[in-house]
Parts: sequence; structure tokens; C-alpha cells
Amino acid sequence: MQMTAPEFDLMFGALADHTRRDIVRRAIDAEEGIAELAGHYPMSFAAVQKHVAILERAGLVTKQRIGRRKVVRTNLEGLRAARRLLDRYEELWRGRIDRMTELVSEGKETHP
Amino acid sequence: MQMTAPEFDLMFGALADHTRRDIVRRAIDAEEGIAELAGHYPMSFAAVQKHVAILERAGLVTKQRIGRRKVVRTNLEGLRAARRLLDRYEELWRGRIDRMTELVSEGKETHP
DNA sequence: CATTGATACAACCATACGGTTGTATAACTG
DNA sequence: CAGTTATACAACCGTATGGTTGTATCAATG
Repeated sequence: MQMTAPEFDLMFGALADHTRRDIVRRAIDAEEGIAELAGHYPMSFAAVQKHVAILERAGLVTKQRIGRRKVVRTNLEGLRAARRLLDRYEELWRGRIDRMTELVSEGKETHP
Repeated sequence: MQMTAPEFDLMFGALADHTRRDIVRRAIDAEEGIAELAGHYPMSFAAVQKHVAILERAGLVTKQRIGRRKVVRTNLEGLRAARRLLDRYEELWRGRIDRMTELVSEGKETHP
């Protein structure tokens, strides 16, 4: 699953809020509806609802209707997409170290 | 290195912008000053300078004076801190699967 | 079908964000 | 030390964000 820049903007933007990260964590167990989630935070139901909407737009959670509730569930693939980008940066870093090492040993390699 | 919620806010917030992610990527090689970085983007020098400041405040890059330039360098530890949080979420997910599996096999275990 | 419970959505407010221009400071160079 | 280069910072502007309250929809229940 290949992500575009604006999708990453949404994803990291969604993760840049403590309440939303906590919702992601809680929604891993996929047990609570929005009203239940809202009970954990010192803000209105509507505010939490907006947070969930932002997470949903970012692809980090989905909502599933169960009875009259809508249970919020974390989307593992979304989390993985974000993590993979950070992995890529670390790979680039490693590549840089490799290039530096190669540069240092170049003398040896070209003049054995 | 243990991070607090507001630090993660800054970190993910900093990553929630395409230009800033690109600066992080470029700064892995730690070769360019701010003016050189600014050359890559369709915006003013001051705008790029502000982006770098945001990345610096988030602990994702550092600046090192070299001559009259200030070379921007990505801070690997910052990237790792963000990645580790996402890793933790995935572990929680795995734990949930384990608990579910355990629950399912419980019948077998208790009545062999 | 009227009521209750859970969610959705619009309007509004204060503050933060991404960009601009302009001015000031630091460090090399002649 | 005068001039140039690279960076810093303040002021400003439009828009997005995080919160509020109020109203509307939708599903289960008596």
C-alpha cells in the first residue's frame, strides 16, 4: 500500500494530538463506541467525535455499527504505513553511514 | 530516552508537513545549510527557516555552525522515538490477538 | 409510533500554523 | 573596517485546528 504526501500529512497530523493517540491505543481493543470513549476525556462528546473523524479521515481507525453504537477500531495498516516511512528514513541513515565507511576504506580498495 | 505527550505532539506535528519530511530526508546527509535547503522548495528562505526551527524544537534535527553556514542534520534518536511509539501500538495489537487466541483455546486448555 | 440513546453535523470562537516581507545580527573577505 | 553572505527574528495575513453549543438523524424499545 503506497501512500502519497497528503495522506502522510493527514496521518502524522492525526497522531500529533495526545487525545487522538490515546483513542488509537484504546481502539486497538475495538470495544468502545464514541460515547464510551468520550467518557475518558475532559471534553465534550462532540469534541471526541471530531477527533475520531480526524483519525478516520487519516485512515488510522474505522467505525463499525454494532446495535445503536458505532465501535471504533484501530486500523493496523494505517499505523504500519506511518511506521514504514520512519523505517525508510532510518535506512537512509544507515546508507549514509555505509557510504561514509566506503569512502574511508576507498584508499585501501583502490590501492590494494 | 522516555518522551512525554507534548514532546510527541511536537514530533508528529513536525512530521505532518511534506516540506518538513523532505528536509528531514535531505538532512540525513548533513551537507546543506538553510539557504541551500531553501533552494529546493518553492517558498521563501524565511519559510524554510521556520520549518527547520519547528523540526529543531521537535528534536528531529540539529544545527551545526560550519563557517558562516549552519548545517542541518537529522537527529536519528528523534526519528527512533517516534517509531518506537508506533511499534508499541503494534505490540498492543499483537497482544490483543494473543488474548483472543487464548480466549478461544481456553475451552481446550481447561477441558483437555 | 413516540421515546430514548448514540451518533452526526453546522455554526461559532480563540488560538496556532504556513506563508509573506522587512529588519537585525554574525561571520567570513577584500 | 566596509561589504557581502548566511542566519535570525518580528510583524502581519489568511486559513486550519481544537474546542464549544445547538439541532438533526438513526436505531432500538415500550
